Amino acid sequence: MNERSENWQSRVLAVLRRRGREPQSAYDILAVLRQKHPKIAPPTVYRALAALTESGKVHRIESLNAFVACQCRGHLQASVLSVCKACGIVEESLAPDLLKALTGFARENGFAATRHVIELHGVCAACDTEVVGT
Amino acid sequence: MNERSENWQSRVLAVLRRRGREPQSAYDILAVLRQKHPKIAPPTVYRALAALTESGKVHRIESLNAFVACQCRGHLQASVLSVCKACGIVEESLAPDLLKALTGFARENGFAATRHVIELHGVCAACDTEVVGT
DNA sequence: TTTTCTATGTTATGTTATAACATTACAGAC
DNA sequence: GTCTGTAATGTTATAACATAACATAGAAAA
Repeated sequence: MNERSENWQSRVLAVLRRRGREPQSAYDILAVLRQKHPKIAPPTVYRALAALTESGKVHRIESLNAFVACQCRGHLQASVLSVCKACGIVEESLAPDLLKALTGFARENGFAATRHVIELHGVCAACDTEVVGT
Repeated sequence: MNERSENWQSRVLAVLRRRGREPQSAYDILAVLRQKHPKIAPPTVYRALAALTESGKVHRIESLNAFVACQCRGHLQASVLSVCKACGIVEESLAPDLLKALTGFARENGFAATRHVIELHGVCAACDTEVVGT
């Protein structure tokens, strides 16, 4: 018996959505899925993640080797991912102007960009006020 | 006997400089160093890389899990790293205005950025003309 | 001299990711 | 119906990347 009829993409997406903005590694997801599907192997998860990333429903955070569900249910435009080093949460924001500026900047050097990785590490609003309030 | 008097940072840096703008993984570097120092282990390389990255002499490319020597011999400002998917070469460019804009943008959402990861994937000038010329 | 500090050595293992090939389910041709 | 092509998934194994934890050695401070 195999789980052919199951849709791994939607299962993986569901796991990520449940976790909200807290990034999950592929193996975190694997562990969750194994509760119900003990035999699932890494490639299955990676394949689902690749497809979801491709379609913009999930973002990969390169500097964490982890994944978050897109907060706005999927878009193909690159977003700015802000990682709070206090709480670990990832904030996703669209900045089309910045993106354009960045692409244009590269273009000046003759570089034709097709994929943008923009990740910030710092402290989010919530954690910042917490510290200030202390 | 150990290599106490040797400076691993400078050895690692030398390897990266020899490779120019072609990114090297930590294990690539390890392999090179092992030609002369067969007993060197991964932590040694990673420690050197951490220090070099810290001081801006080397940049880590998060989306490749690889490293390049800084083309301008070290700076602490974040740079834009453009990765050519045809030839693999990484172009490094400083864009203080963009950096400021990005930081300001995040600031509007209450996010205080302390580290910037900006990586572009695409085709460099050289490879682009090659294709066009073909 | 003894202590203390830091870089490095060493071992082992943890974590992330993919290659390579087998199998299955389904669609369409015949 | 069964054959055949295909794309998704299963399965095994391993590659590739990274660090924890503790040992040791040498330099500098006390």
